[in-house]
Amino acid sequence: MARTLITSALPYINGVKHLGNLVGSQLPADVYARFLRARGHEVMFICATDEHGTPAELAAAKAGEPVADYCARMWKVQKDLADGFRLSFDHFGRSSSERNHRLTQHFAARLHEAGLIEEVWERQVYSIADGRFLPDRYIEGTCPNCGYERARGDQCENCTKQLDPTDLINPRSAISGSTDLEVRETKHLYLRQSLMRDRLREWINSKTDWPVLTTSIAHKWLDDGEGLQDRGITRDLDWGIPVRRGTEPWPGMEGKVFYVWFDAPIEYIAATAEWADAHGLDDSAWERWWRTDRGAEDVRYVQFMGKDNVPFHTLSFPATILGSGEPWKLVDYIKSFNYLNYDGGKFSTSQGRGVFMDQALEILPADYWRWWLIANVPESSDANFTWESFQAGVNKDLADVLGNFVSRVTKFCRSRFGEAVPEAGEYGPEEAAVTESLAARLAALTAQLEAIELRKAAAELRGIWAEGNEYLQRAAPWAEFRTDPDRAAAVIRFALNLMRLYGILSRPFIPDASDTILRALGAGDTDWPEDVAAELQKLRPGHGFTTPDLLFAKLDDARTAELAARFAGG
RNA sequence: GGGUCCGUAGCUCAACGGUUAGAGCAGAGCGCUCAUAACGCUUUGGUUGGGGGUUCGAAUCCCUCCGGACCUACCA
Repeated sequence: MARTLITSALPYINGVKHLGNLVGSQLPADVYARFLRARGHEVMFICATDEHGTPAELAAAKAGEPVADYCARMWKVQKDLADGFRLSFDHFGRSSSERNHRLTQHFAARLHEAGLIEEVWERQVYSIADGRFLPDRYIEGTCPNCGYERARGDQCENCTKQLDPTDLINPRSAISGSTDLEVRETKHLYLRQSLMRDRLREWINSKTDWPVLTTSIAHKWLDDGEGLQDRGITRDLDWGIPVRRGTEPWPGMEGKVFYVWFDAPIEYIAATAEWADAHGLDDSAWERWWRTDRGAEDVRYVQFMGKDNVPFHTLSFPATILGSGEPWKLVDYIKSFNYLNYDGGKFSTSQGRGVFMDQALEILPADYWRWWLIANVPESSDANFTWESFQAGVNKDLADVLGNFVSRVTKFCRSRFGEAVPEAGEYGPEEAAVTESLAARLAALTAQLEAIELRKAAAELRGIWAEGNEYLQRAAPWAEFRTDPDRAAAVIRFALNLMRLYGILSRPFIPDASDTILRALGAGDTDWPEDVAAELQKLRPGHGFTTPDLLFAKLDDARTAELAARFAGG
């Protein structure tokens, strides 16, 4: 049995994520995971919250909570929202877990033993009022190039010039506004990625099937300027994974923690260990997914992420894995996404612009969002959410095409034959033609899902739904019923079987509606079909069903306009 | 500044260098009456951003210009 390990980029702990975050990794990963499970693959689908770093500390302070409490609370919020969207993670972990502490410290020790860690004294801006070192972007001041007064220490938003914090005129803390800053010496660990440049390049070059978006970013980092740069992997923060060499102290690094971008990807592994712990399994249960010396050599590992995450997943994390000298699983395929915009602009947390996951579920159930988001997933370029587009997608695709098909078939059957699959009549040429057409469409859908071409897959699925309505129009059971009831019975038997097929094929996209359909039909088998002809015989004559309520409600114009106004922000 | 991607019908998007550039939505007409005023059929709509080049053949490859988006290593 094929085995696939799937990880979604980790959502940062700092607040509820918006639809752009959802569609950029977690949701497409879920569709893929559900598809592979239906095909009979053994799947391990992992996600977690990314909890460390300055923004988490600041968000906790703003909320007036200890950072550990804040993260625990926000993890629960994000977990509940993930459940609400039916994200079928095998485990939703936390990068602050004990498992991740141990593994991160273990990797650091291995890298140190391999000579890939360098201790570097550097000078960083310290804010006395805030009692912390300030990351570059948390220092504000006047841009020396254009005079913009709110330039950040890493870059001026106004003239887009890259800056060094010491370039700023009248620097101040972006956190407190304090100008009581000083430059202090502090020692940090650097991962000597530059030593692994050739190994990384060789590895990237072997990935000929990766999207250009992915490999071009990797090559840019490998070869731009002086080539791949070493990278600091520690920070002067309180909240994080203490710097240790495995279980031993790291002399001179007391009070420091690992940088989130070092520990976050390791959480993919640690979360799988957390999964094993949660199920009372021993280490071999998770190691068979991650250790090629312990059973993972036949695992295919697929990562999902937004394009901003690509450098870390193509270079830093692989450098950690390769540098450890241990047989950990490297990623086999990276599926990266562009951004989803909101009505022509960016989603904005600070401006309350766009739709956030909690708000979305208050408006409509998960399936509505899942469908539109996957049908419009930003695969080849940035995509744009508008309420008009969302309304059209929901009303036409879900309500009119799929929902109405289910409704007309079940209601016609109930009124003419009762709530059981009609027994009379035989399938004829009309049914044979539809079966043949659907076999081709199923092959296309399957291929697109295997290739993780989700936009095309959604369009194909919609075509499969529409075929049911086309068939009914041609077969016209309502007309046949008057002259040849047996023929009408055969048509409805076929249509009910189509409905069952739709329930199975739609399952990765709209799992709740799929459940409703299959439960109404008393059909429990959700295996991805191979043989359409056989599949359309599965509901046998006499098999009882119940007529479901409306599968999808429509979004009317007034409601759409109201929502658009409510979420305009500003 | 450097890099990547994109520009195709009113809108959102397709199209291994190879028939007449296709779908969905929107628009128009017709049909059906089982169904959520739903469904089906037909149909209007294109100088593929502009210009030049390579080729028997270009939306696709090259050059250039215009326009848009993103990345650029201490936000994550």
